[in-house]
Amino acid sequence: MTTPHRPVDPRVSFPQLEQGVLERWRERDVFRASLERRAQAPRWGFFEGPPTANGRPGAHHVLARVFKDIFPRYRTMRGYRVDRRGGWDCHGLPVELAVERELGISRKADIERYGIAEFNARCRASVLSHIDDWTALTERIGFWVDTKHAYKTLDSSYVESVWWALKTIHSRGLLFERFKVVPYCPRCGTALSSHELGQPGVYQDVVDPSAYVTLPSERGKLVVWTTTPWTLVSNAAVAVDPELTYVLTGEGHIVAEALAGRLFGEGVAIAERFPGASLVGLRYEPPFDFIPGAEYGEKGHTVLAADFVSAQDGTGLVHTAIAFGEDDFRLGQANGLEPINPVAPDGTYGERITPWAGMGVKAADPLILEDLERRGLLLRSEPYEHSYPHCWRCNTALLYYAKPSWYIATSQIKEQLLAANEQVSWQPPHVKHGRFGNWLAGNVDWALSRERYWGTPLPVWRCPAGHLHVVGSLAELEALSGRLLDDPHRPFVDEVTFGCCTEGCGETMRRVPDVIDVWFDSGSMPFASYGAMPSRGGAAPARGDEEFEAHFPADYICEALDQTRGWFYSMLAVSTLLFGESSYRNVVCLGLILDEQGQKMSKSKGNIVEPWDVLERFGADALRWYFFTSKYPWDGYRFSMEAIGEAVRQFLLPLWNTYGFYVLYANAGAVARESLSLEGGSLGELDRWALSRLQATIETVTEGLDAFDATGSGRAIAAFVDELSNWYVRRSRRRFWDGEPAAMATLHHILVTLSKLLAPFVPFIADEIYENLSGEEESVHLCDFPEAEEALRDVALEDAMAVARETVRLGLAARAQAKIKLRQPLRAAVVVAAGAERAAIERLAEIVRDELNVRALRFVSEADELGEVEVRPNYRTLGPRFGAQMPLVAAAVAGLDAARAAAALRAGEAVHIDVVGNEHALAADDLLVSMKPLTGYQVEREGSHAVALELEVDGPLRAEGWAREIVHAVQAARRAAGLEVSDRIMLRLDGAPELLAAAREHGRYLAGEVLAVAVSYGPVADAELASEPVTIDGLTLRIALSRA
RNA sequence: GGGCGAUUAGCUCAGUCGGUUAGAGCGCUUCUCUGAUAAGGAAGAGGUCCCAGGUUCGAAUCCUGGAUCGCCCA
Repeated sequence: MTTPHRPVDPRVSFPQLEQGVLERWRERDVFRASLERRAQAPRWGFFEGPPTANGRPGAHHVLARVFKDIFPRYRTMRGYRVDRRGGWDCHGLPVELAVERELGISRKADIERYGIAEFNARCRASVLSHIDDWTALTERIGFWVDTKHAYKTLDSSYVESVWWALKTIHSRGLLFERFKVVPYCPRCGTALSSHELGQPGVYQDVVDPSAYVTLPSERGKLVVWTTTPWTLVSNAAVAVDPELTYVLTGEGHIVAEALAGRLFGEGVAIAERFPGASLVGLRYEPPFDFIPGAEYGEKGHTVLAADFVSAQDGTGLVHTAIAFGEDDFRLGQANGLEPINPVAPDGTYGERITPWAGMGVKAADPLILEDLERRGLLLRSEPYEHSYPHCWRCNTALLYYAKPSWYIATSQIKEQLLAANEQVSWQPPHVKHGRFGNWLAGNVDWALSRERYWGTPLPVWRCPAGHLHVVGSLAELEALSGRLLDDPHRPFVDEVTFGCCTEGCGETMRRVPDVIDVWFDSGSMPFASYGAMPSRGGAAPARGDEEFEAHFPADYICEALDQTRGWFYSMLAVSTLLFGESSYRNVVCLGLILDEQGQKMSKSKGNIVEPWDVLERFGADALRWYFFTSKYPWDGYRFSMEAIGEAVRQFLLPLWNTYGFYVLYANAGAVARESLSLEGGSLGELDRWALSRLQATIETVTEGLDAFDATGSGRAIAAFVDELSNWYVRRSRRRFWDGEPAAMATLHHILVTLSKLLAPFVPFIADEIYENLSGEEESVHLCDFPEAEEALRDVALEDAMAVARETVRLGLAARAQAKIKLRQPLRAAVVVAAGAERAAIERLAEIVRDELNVRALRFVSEADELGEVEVRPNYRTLGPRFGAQMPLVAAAVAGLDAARAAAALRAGEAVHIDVVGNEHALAADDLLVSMKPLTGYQVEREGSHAVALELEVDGPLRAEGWAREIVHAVQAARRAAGLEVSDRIMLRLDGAPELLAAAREHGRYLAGEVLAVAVSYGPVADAELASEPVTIDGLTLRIALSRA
């Protein structure tokens, strides 16, 4: 007979094993088979948020990818078709920056000198060069996603879909150009969108010089405060709150009354008090005269009324530079002031600012302060620490500029965005109405355009007369211009011109040279990944409708929490703009991965843990298990090698050993796989218990995974594996040695079922176990997910076993206290328990007896030789009933005759107590009855039951204990001699007569335990394998054995 | 300055509907078991449940305020 299973190596290398499994998946093309099997099944949709593949993937990417994997695997096993298509985000500044570094250039002028065509060609090559790193890691961690047919945001068809989207949005009047103050990166030469400001690390605490500057006027010296002294050169006005009270100090300074004390000391002399309104229209001398007031407009260099002035900090008078602030710009518009910007696009002063022309504005801050000081206008200057935005990629401090920029009017569809979000289920739930909901509620228009090179070109053409045309496809562009582009990127698209589409206008239309925000690219993936122009969008004819409709919306997406303002938003915004609903139904937000010190991992800090190191040392399953079960993923991780090692020790090895144990005995007994059956009524209590626990576990895991809770589900499996290994298998060992079919069938069934439960979590080990134990399918990943079988569930048995295990625990504790080894049998354990507990222990008495190594169990349930009854109030039932009288009730219960009360309750009668003169009846539920042990016994108790041991050891018990010690010593000798577990031996014993007598007395037991075909007594011969002599209770024993 | 979240043993984390002795794992000490185990079991040490108020018969849990940390926004 051949052995049914491959032998299992107890010293397995998981990384090596995983390579073998990967090989098998490749050979059998298991991923594809898993999809084909569900080809006709109902769909369950998943969208992969495309990573930017311009760098090597880190541990945080692995986190996202394993969470992107587990639920689609699970749903596939649950019978759904889960198409999983990978994607790559190809455009954008990160890619441009990498190429800039490669070329050793850093400015837009450099790029244009180098040539946009060549520059973009390098961008394309750069982004493609990293995809191999990603696909290798993706495969190694077991993330099943189709990378062969991955979508790329640079594909012509993708770009066309995005054009279609923008044309559709424009046709609804939601795409427009507007002058607006935007955060602007002078190094990159472009504005940043609000969600780019949402990238991690953008806001940094910096110290800037703050300045209190005096501006002379007829009424006195206006004192203004600013943290951006460089903007003072273009001061256009001063803003005040008309309703706030202002004062003129004895020294002629004008400030808000509320702030005068803070600025000049509490005792400052006040010459005059007046409302802000009285200052409005006042003309003052500007801090610098580079730009005359008239150039701004009629109200240049006058005091204006504003609604944003606060008396919280500063002076209550706000320096206003129209071009450099959101509030400033609005105020300027309201008062007819021009946004004159004396700063060049590269962040340096222009020619008009004579002394500092060509100098970076921030660098000029101290020079400006010096100049003011010299002219006696600087009242005070002090360092001011605040959080200030920086460019998310190049880390340059951003400037706020008024610039023309293209927008999508998302604020006009805010209500729809909020409504769409209501249909989305978030994990963790607080994100929905918290961080994300708040963000939506404060929605501002989407700043779409970027004055850059490598990106989806903005499909807007304009003629000198200002007429616009938005192009929705390459075909449309060809129809207009006669040119068919095979690459829609810059600079080729820039060269395409055509006659103005407006009737009667003879001008030529040229493309607005901007590219668009990459987040619009990735937010368009639900349709653009198919090159689709869905008919749902309205205006354009349907293209790719079928693919789009089949996959929209996704049931599940998953990214890190920092995507709330990134992809989560762009996905919601784009699909709400076009289709009026969210493109996803469920989201899981992942937290950040911190290093051991609790620091965030980031490229700039250089503390990234290299995932390959983890994979080579512990394997993908260990890493996956750690991510799934160590904590809820949105709380973030403290990542370390030790933590992963713990996942191996705590879970993977016990699992593996349980599996190895089964295979060892299945092979030893050569159990035929077909003969394994749970039918026939031969199952013992333990078998039925383990099977019942398994059903409960299946239920918990299924509920958890349905609710996107991998953590709770994984932990439930871990708890079950622990019970299986440390109770079921341990208690059943002898039955496995004997090859008992019921035990074999039970463990086999459990392990195969476990492999299916574990398949979404640890796909490698699960498949290895499945393949070796069942192999019915080519892979566990082709199986259906297990369903709990009610017939195998026995809750009463589970409860009974819990009580029995507790009893054993108490008994073992009692033994440890008495310092009597477990091998020494004792006559009896006396168990104090009543009611259901007693019934449970009696039901499982054999197990308890055997675990405790006692001949008999005796029960006491009343106040007799062991314990005394104790009654305590049950606050859970009595609390609501008595409320504030509860302390009196507790006192009354304490005053009861416990024995009589317990007896009454046992007899089904009520117990009566007196509370301030009123009698109340207490039922069995209202009192907790427990046994209180008498002193002088070796008793361990907890809660309502206790276990005592009879400690007296007589001759026969002593002999039996010795026999067990001898067996133990012989087993050690067998192992030392390197025998197989099934080898039979010839055994010879010599030594203390008492020990030999015990061995003789228990000769059959001894021979049976150690597989001796013959046992002889007397001096050990040279030819035999002899071990070192051992000592038992101070007596010597010599053991000699040889293979029979 | 505003929003969201967190804070429980040396470390990593549980803690259900508010119920009176707050748990697990790791680590440490002592003991123990072993025909699978790198494992298992028992005991011990280790707690201001961040702080202060409040609600309640009763608060780690609910409310208010504060502290610290993280993330996000301005």
